[in-house]
Amino acid sequence: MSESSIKIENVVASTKLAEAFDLILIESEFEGAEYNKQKFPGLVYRVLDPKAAFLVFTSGKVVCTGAKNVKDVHTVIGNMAKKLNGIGIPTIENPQITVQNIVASADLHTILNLNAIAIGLGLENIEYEPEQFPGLVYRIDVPKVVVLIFSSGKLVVTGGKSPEDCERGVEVVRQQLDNMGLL
Amino acid sequence: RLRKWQRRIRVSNATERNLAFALSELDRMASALGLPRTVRETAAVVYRKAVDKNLIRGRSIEGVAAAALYAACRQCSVPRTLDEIEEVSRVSRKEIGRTYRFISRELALKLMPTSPIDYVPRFCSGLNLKGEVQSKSVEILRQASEKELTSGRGPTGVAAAAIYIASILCGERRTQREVADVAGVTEVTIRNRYKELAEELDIEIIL
DNA sequence: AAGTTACTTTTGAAAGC
DNA sequence: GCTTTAAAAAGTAACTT
Repeated sequence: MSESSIKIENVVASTKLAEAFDLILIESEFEGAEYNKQKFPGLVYRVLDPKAAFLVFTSGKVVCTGAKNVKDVHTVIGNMAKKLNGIGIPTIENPQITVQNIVASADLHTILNLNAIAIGLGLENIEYEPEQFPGLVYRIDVPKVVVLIFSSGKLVVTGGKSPEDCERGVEVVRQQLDNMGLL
Repeated sequence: RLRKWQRRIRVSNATERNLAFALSELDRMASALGLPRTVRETAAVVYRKAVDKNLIRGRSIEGVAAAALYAACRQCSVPRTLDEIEEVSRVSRKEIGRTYRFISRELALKLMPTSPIDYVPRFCSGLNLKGEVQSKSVEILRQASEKELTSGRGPTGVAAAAIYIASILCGERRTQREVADVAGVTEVTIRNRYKELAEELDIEIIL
């Protein structure tokens, strides 16, 4: 029934690949790596395998952003570890990878009246400031996600730790709007 | 403890000094914008509530004062845009907006977004447009709302477009430039909005 | 001095300006 | 291009207890 048809747009994950990293060494060995300590404490490295961007820190911790799904996150981090090994930097064997955030989009395929939705969902539960941003911001407790609702019926879900969180978030919105007769 | 006593006096002095500064800031900004006393008093109430809830932490007094004034204008149905508040304040529009959303949430102000209709009287008088044009503008805005042409759009842009159309329909034409200036939007925005309104509401505009 | 808050960077979608 | 949402990482800054 609810083939939520959400599209995952971005997955952010963190992990620890070593006890410490020499970012200056990595910057000189990795093509395209950017490292400006005074600008940001992390080294920025982009890959195109599955597309992703890394933030590498001296502590050995790594942040991976831009992956299109959870599987790619593991693939791309595995590749990263191999590349580090390739330039003589050892890495932790089975790194614990934590998905920190998933951004997804969805479409309700209906034009929406955001003023009516604001009242229906309760002004205390939403943020809608068309002077500042065209989307209505709806924070859901379970699952703990934030949904941006647009008058076009398009949605953006973020804050979820799993694709299921995002899907459930969309369903909560669809259900509530339907119950209020706003769909 | 004499020490504790002195500390309390010191803290109390700082609190009072900060409150006095905030209230003078509110007065200064309200005067610059020519806002009535009721709005200033409403802003002062909002600011005091923010202080009582310790919402000033991590924020500047000027920022909270500007946000309180912005909120008060909306509560009193005489909205000023963030750009107008920014002009008389010492903080950026971005900070005012962010602070407004924060105190609005924490104080549960529960304000609906500004209605384009609330801008009509002020914008029309700024353009020397008579009551007939105002009425026509409001009529257009009501229809626009019913046809879902206002969701997600900036209230000032929609109001400006409605006034632009109404001024033409009433034979009191104002140029896009004139309307754009009093509404604080660009001519491009007026053009985009009025074309959409005219088309969807079947209004013939003869230039 | 410790704690809070916010900002720096990266990623992606939405739609208006 | 900007605006909004979330999240981690390590660092700086400006505050308050």
